[in-house]
Amino acid sequence: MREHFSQLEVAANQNKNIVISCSCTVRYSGRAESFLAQGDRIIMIKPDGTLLIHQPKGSNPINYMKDGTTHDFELKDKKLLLRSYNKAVKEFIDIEIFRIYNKMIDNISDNEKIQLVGSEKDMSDMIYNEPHLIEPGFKPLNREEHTKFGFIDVFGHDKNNTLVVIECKRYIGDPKAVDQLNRYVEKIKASKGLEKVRGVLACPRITPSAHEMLTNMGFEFRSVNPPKYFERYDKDQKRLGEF
Amino acid sequence: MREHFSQLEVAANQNKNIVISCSCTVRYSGRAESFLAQGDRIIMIKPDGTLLIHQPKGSNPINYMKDGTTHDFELKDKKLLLRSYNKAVKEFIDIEIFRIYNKMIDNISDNEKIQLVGSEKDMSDMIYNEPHLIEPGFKPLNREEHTKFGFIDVFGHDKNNTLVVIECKRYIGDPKAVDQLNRYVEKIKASKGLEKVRGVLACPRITPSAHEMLTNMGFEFRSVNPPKYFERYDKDQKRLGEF
DNA sequence: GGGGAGAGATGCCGC
DNA sequence: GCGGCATTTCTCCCC
Repeated sequence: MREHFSQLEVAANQNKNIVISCSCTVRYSGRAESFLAQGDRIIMIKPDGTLLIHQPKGSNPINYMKDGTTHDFELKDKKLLLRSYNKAVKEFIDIEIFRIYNKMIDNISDNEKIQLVGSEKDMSDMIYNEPHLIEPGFKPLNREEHTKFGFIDVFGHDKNNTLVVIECKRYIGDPKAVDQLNRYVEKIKASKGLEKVRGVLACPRITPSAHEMLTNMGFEFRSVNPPKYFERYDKDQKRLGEF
Repeated sequence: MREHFSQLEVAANQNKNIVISCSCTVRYSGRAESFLAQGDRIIMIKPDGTLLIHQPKGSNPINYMKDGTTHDFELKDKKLLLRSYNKAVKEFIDIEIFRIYNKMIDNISDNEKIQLVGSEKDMSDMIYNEPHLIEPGFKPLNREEHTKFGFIDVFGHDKNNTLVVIECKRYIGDPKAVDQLNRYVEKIKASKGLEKVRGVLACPRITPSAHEMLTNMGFEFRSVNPPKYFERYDKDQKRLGEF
C-alpha cells in the first residue's frame, strides 16, 4: 500500500490520468450528502481534476466531482485515504481505500471534438431547409428575423400569412414540451400584439396526455424524425469517409 | 497488440471489468450518430456490458453504451477493433484502437447501495412535517388524501381553507418549474371543480423570468432550502457514525 | 413497457 | 458568472 501511495501522490501532482480498482467506502458532502459502504469500485481521476467513482454496474458514476477538484492521498492505518475538494462549489468527497487490486497511471492527450448528427438542432435545421415537412406553403422566417427569437426552434408564416411557432423534440413529445411551446406562443403573441399565433409540436411521436393538452390549447402535432446521415453506417462504408 | 487482444478477448467473455488507455477513433450509430477522430481515451467495459469512453476532460463519457451490450474484439492490420452492439436498443459502437498504453482487468463485486440525503423528496417531507415553513396556518392533507395526487409534492389547506399546491425544487426555480406548478394547479381545479387554488413554488431561489411568470399566473414564491443532516460533515465526525 | 418527473443532473451557448 | 435549454440524457417509480 505504501508503494501505491507514493506513486499515486506523484501522479496526482503531475495531473496524470489515474484509474484504480479497489475496495473502498465513499462519503460525499456538497449540494447533497451521501455515504456508500465498502465494496469494489473503479476510481478515475482525470488530468483536469474530474473524479469518477464507478460500481460494477450502470452507466453513471455512483459519486463524482467536477473538473477543478484537488485530490490528496494520505496513508493511515494500512489504509489509503483520498480526500477530494472542490473549492469553487464547496464540495467534498472522502474515500477510504482498504485494498487496491490494480492501478493505471497515464499521460493522455486528446484535442478532438465529437461530430454528432441527429440532435434537435439538426432537426430544426432540416425543417428550416425543407419546410414542406410541416405543411405546404409554410415559409420559415429569414435567418436574421429568426435570430431575434433564438429560443424558438423554427418560426415562420403559413400560407395564410399567420405566424407559426414550431417546437422540435428529437424523441417523444411530452407535457413539458407542450408547456414549452405554449410559453413561446404566448411570448410571441405578447411581444407582437397578435391575437392568433399557431403552435406546432414536431417530433417522432407524442404521449396521449401531451396530445390532449396540445388539442385543448389549439396547437398541432406533426410527426417528424430527426435526420441521420447514415442509418446503420457500416452497410455503406463509403459514406464514412466523408464524415 | 496480439497479446492485448487475446487477454481482452478472454476478459470480455468472462465478464470481467476492463479498463484500457489507448489511442483510438470512435463511431456510434443508434438514436443519433457520431464520429470521434483519433485521440487518447480511457475505455471501460463493465461486467454488466456497460461501455464508457472518456476523454481526458469532463464528467461525462464522450460515447457510451448501456448495460446488456455485447463486445467483440478483433485484430486487423496491427490495429485492435472493438465492436459493441446492443440488441435491445439497436445501437452500435465501433472503436478502432491504434495503440494501447495500458490496461486493467479485474473481477470486482459490489452489492452496496448509496444512501443519499437532500433530495427533493426530503425537501417535501420536511415541509410536510414543518408546514410553518410555508406560512402560519398551513395544513398539509393527510397522507392518504395526498397519495391520490401523488405527483404533487405538497398539497394542503391554508388558514382560510383554500387549497394550496406546492411544487418543491431543491435548487433554483426556473420557468419549467412554474409551468409544472401551473399544470398541477389547473389539473386540481378541473378535477375538483374549484375556482380558486393557490400555487406555491418552494425553492432556495428563483430566476427573474420564473418570478415574473409566477406573478402573472397569480402564484407565490417561498424560499426554502433542502434539508441536510450534516453540513460539512468532517467537522463533526461523530455524526457520521449515525449515517 | 410506457408515462411522468427528479437529478449532487451535465454541457453548451447566450448575455 | 447566471439563465435558458438540450441531452444518444439516465434513473426511479408507478400504472
